[in-house]
Amino acid sequence: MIKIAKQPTYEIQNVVASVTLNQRLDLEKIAERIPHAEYSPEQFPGLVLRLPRPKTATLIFSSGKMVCTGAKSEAEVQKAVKSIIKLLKAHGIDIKNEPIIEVQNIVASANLRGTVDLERAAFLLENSMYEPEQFPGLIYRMSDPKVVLLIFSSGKVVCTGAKKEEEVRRAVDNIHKLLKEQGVLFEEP
Amino acid sequence: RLRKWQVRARAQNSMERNLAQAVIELERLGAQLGLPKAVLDRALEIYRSALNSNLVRGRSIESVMAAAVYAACREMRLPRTLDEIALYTRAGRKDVARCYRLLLREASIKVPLPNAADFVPRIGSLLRLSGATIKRAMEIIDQARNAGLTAGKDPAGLAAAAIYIAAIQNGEMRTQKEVARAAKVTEVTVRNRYKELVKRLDIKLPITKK
DNA sequence: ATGTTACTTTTTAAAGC
DNA sequence: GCTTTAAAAAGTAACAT
Repeated sequence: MIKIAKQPTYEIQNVVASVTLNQRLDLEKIAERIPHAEYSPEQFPGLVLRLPRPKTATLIFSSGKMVCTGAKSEAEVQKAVKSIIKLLKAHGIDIKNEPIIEVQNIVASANLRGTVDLERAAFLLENSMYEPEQFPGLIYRMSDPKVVLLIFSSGKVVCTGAKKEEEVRRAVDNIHKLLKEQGVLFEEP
Repeated sequence: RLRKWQVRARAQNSMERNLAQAVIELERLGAQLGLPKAVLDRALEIYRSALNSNLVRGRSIESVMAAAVYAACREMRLPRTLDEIALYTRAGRKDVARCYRLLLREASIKVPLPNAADFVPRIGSLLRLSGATIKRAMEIIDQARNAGLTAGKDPAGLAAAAIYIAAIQNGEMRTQKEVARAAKVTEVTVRNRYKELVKRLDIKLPITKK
């Protein structure tokens, strides 16, 4: 029988990107013209615009910079930003420059397909923190790629801090290899 | 050269003033939590190292000292939760927790993993349970750990469930509500842990239905 | 006793306090 | 440092039914 090594699986859950329009924006005017826009300057300087598809929330600042959150991929970020700009234009807000989009953070969930001995992992892994009194997952700070992983005894993992999908893939492969090497991952698919 | 001496003297004075205030804070916390002197001494040592590492700058003396006290309790395996300590602090649990993580990372304080068994004696005495029941609860916790049922769970909740089961088995039954209150967790947590332990450890309970 | 909602942890940008 | 936004993980909590 051929042994097929069970590779960990992962799924991107959230992509956060910063957007630069290079022009000032009148948030008051946007808030007046777009009814579902949320704007409370005393609470937060950004105006919040939520899109149903792709399901995202974008923070818009008077400097013309924005932060788009909630997208499941870089392509969704692009779609969301295009939609936002189209929406603004449709309400009479002039946008002249092309948006400069930069992915700032990618959050992914992964499955190592096995159970993890968190207690032993906490002792063996140097940059880890495990405080079950506070949070059920072990927090592991990986240096390459520079991401933070939340590891649960179920073998489920959350990877955050990556700027490219490639980093997520490497981080998940690295932690899978590392936990196996340390003998704290018990694979059982 | 005089300038250098002045700077050093000023730094020394501010550190002494900070430490004096910290000791007052430590005594207050120690009295309210009823902590033994050994723990307070250790907490002061931890606070001193944090001060020497400039970790107190920009943070309240109160929060850092509360974090030092929590770290000392953990080191000496005293069953004090972070919430319990934060209760007597003006800063919230969140702030104390942040200072605690800072101590672990920047002051290289090493703290043993929390053990549910450490909570058993205190909860047991609050419920006035016998030594045999306390011993039985610790056995249950040991079995649970060996069966891999403790990962990620709140040690206080596990201790509460083990005590609940041990008390029933030794004919000293306490209600889930009483155990939950003594362990400072909710009834739901005691119930969830208890159900899991009974099921996964094949624990036989005397006919205690209803 | 169960169900719902909500909070704990982590990451990241934005402008201003 | 804080404020706001999204998202996952598993555990605990608060309040409703």
